[in-house]
Amino acid sequence: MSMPEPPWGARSRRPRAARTPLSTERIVDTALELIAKEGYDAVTMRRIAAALGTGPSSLYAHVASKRQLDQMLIDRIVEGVDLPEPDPERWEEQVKEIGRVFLARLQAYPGVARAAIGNIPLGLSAMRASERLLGYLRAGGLPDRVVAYAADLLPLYINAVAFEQNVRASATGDDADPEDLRTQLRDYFAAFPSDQFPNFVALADALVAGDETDRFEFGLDVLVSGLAAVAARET
Amino acid sequence: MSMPEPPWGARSRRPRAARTPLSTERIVDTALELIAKEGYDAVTMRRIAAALGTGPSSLYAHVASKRQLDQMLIDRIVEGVDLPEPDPERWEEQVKEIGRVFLARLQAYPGVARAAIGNIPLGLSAMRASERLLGYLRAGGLPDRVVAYAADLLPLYINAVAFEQNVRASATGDDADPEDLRTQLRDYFAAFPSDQFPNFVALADALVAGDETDRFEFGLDVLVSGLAAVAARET
DNA sequence: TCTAGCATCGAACATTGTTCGTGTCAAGTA
DNA sequence: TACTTGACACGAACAATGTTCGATGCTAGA
Repeated sequence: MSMPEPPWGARSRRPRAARTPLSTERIVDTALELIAKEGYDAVTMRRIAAALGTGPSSLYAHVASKRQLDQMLIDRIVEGVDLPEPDPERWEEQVKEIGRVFLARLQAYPGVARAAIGNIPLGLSAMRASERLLGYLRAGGLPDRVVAYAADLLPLYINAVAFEQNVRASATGDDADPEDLRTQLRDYFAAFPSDQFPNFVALADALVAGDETDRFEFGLDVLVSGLAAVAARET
Repeated sequence: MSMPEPPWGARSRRPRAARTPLSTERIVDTALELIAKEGYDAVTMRRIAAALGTGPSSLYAHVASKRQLDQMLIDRIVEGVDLPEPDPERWEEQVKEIGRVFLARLQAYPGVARAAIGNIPLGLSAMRASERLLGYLRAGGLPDRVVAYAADLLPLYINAVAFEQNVRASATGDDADPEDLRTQLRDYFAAFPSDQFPNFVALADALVAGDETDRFEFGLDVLVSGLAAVAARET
């Protein structure tokens, strides 16, 4: 319980808050800070506004909606990555490397991946990154059709991995020991009736082996190798 | 505007509503009906309850939370798929086929994919499907490590595609002509300054070619070919 | 100094998931 | 048959979300 603010008191309090004027930039910055510190779910319009010392309605003068804000967050996240020139000799490694860079960015701001999935990124920074990806793929001598589809497929994979990692992390909570979960899951699999689930039982160990990075690298490897194979078959 | 129900009338009306008692089954059924008809976003606890002729609180006697309900939806969706015995000669086609089957199921209930991503499916139906997938991959002679990682990678891809398609569909609205969007996007790409974005300009046509099915099939092809290549390299 | 424009803000609205205490019905028992 | 018991169902309410509306105050120009 708290007394309502007396009107004459509120009068004198107001000017202090918004000394530096609001702007889209400042809103995006604050949102990203909050995401990095407390995760995406903690980032509500009220929370952003509070961090800026104002109320939620003030944000809507600079941002149309939360969806639009999400889009701006995505574009800001990929801003400033500088990617090397395409090198035809190393296209496979370069494709993998761009994947690693973007996953790292998405991991730094957990939850943004959810907004990234499914939205074709048309912001300037994102387009520059896509342009580079196209460059790497073309340098590899892949046919146009393969390049075009791959430019869709690779970001989809990266976003999905980031999203999955985020969901899994917030579902298990921060208190769980990953090693415990692993043995727990392996025992769960191994305990299945082996007449109905022979493969689960036989592979129980392999299924829980490897950490997130291993699995991500495996996926990158499969994708790049697959692109090479499909391209070779197509020409 | 509607008058509030008079209490004496409500008394006699009540028994009619819950003639057949509530149950987890009925809740899941109703939720899936609603999703198929109006999409995932329309499915709120209140909406489900209303469709069952009761209030939202009644659901919580049978369902712990909405998250848990989502999990049950996923398991129900994959229920009843019967998948053929593994055939070593056709493992690649069988892996692709299981992917198509699951994508179709996820498409029939738009929005459920979002709940499926990131959650290891431990329900009975889902486990049976995973067991089959493991069977196909082992029949292909892939090493255990590859089989185990692939069993993670393939569902991730399928869920991601379903999720992406869903987001894209609900973002553009149902009124948009996909052909219009395509030419619009192509012109957008083609209009970029070709000194900074040479690849976008050169590939503008290829980038917007192909429908959802083409792209999904391409991804399947890349993944399966990649698995074969990685496996061949590993042994 | 006065005025006009505009960013800002407090309060409110409609929805969401979820909880609490009460009411109601049906089966089991003396 | 009368009574108790226990589980289920329900209405109302709570906290939190994104978003909108008018009025309020500051600041720049005449």
